[in-house]
Amino acid sequence: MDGLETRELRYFVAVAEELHFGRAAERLAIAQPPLSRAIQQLERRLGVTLLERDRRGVALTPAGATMLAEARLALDAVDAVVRRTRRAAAPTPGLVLTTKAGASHELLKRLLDAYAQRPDAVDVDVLLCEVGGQRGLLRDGSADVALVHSPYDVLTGLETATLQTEGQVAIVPGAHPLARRTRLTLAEVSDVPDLPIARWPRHDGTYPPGPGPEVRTQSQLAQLVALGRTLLVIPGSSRAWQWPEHVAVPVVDAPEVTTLLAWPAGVRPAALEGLVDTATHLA
Amino acid sequence: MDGLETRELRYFVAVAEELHFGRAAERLAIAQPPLSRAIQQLERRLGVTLLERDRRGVALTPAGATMLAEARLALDAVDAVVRRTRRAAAPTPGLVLTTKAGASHELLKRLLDAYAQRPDAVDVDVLLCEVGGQRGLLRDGSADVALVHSPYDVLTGLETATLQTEGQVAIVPGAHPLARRTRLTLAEVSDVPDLPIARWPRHDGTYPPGPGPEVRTQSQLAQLVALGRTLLVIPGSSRAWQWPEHVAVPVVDAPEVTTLLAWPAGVRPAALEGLVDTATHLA
DNA sequence: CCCCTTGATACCGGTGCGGTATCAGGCCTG
DNA sequence: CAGGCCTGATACCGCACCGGTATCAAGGGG
Repeated sequence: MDGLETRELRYFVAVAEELHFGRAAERLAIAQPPLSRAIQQLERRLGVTLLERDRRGVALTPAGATMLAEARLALDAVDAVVRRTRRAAAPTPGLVLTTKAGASHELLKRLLDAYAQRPDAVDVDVLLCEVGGQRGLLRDGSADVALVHSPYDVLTGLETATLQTEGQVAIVPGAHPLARRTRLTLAEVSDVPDLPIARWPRHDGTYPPGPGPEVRTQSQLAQLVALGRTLLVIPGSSRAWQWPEHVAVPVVDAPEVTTLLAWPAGVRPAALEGLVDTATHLA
Repeated sequence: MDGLETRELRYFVAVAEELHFGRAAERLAIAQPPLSRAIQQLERRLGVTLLERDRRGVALTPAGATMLAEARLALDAVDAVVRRTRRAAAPTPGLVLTTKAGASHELLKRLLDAYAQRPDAVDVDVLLCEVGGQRGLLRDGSADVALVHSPYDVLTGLETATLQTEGQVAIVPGAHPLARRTRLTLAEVSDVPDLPIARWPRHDGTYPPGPGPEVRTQSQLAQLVALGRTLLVIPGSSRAWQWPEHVAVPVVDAPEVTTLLAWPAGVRPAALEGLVDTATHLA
């Protein structure tokens, strides 16, 4: 009765994302007719209409939208089986730690150095990723553990160990009037006409409204900051963001930022215990 | 190159659990030779030895043990796709709440009554389960939300909303000397020769050592308590455990027990918001 | 020593997946 | 209004692969 195959899930996800059988089939490198048939079989087996075949296109039903979200999770879980099993089979299993490019290197270096002193230490590969990409890498088994920042990163579903908590600073061009201040408030930095705060895409890919430039990657943002075109509020320890021609001014009422080690709830590699233990005992 | 099918995962889990190709094949309702071949193909595709075929039996390699744990999670995720999709397609989607049999009915009733008053309320089915069974039901999509007790239940990977916090009481036969006490300590109840505390199985199915009787279900325990053969420390509100011929004595230094609403991190049904909202605003 | 039990190998047949060819309906365009 | 063409659905076919039966190879025990 039940027992879907991952092939069916992959096919459905392709159609649900493309909302077009032809393009989905192309993406899957199969012909369109077998794909149509497979989706029909899937709907028949579930007893659920997943797609509304309107003239000129395909739309998701509410059940289809649920299935899309769940299917993505399940496919990630299947990928994780392969990745984690392969990793566990390596001669020296090691750990993969992922972090945003541009996060505080010093803290990470201190953690890794301290961990390397342990007798049970294993190799730790560091995998840099885009902003917010850590969750996905943990979920599909590409990484074992991540360095994340609360409240910037979403922590749901992850177990965590706190590394440090710190205030935030505003990064201002040295020539700007604000650079002479010794302290700032969020209200002051949120409304600087000639230095609007950059806007990041939301989860659905759209941008919130506002005057600031739209950015998608750390390097885009770095360029704008270096050009003196935008204002940045970041944890005080993010030295990678601080150039000689800029000034870091504490923002006294910005929320504290906590740097944490995070890993998926559930099964965890044995070697992770040592790293977490090191993290919790880091001065 | 990669892209496992759930069939392969099911086959591997069967063999890894039975540690015997013949029995695993029987469980899967197929013959033994295709199963041997499928596992060999799996190992070849992964490039990993999962099983050590010793004469007289099969043993898991470390990579195989990792794969078993990950495969169970992945298969649960695939089951969850089916269950949640079917549930989302129902005419009136509703919610499934799971709780241990014997937990405080009153609180749950108050919660459900308050929720039913909301204009956006949907039907809530209550699914009773064994001790600790809530996690599995949430993971494989059989339930949307669970009533759990911290620190009794493991909460990793779940999002939660606190319902209430309370002290614990010891349930003692009325004729027992301890029944005349107005308060007790953990030290006092942990070593009562004629009323040893019952032992629950650990996650691997074995029992911790100790003098108390071994129990596996709530009803076994209930019988022992009713017979006056064991002593019980439970949250004060668990009225289902309190008979006229027993006395509830507060245990002053027992850890506080928090009753929480818990649901899997990740996608959640729209209707869940209302229930969580009701829970957080419950007096 | 023989037999039984273990998992692996050999071979064969049927199911079902994926391919090509084609159809059915709606929208544009000329 | 007719003809393209775009959509997804249907028809049919071949082959890969899954699963079945029969058998083998290797130990361990009575």
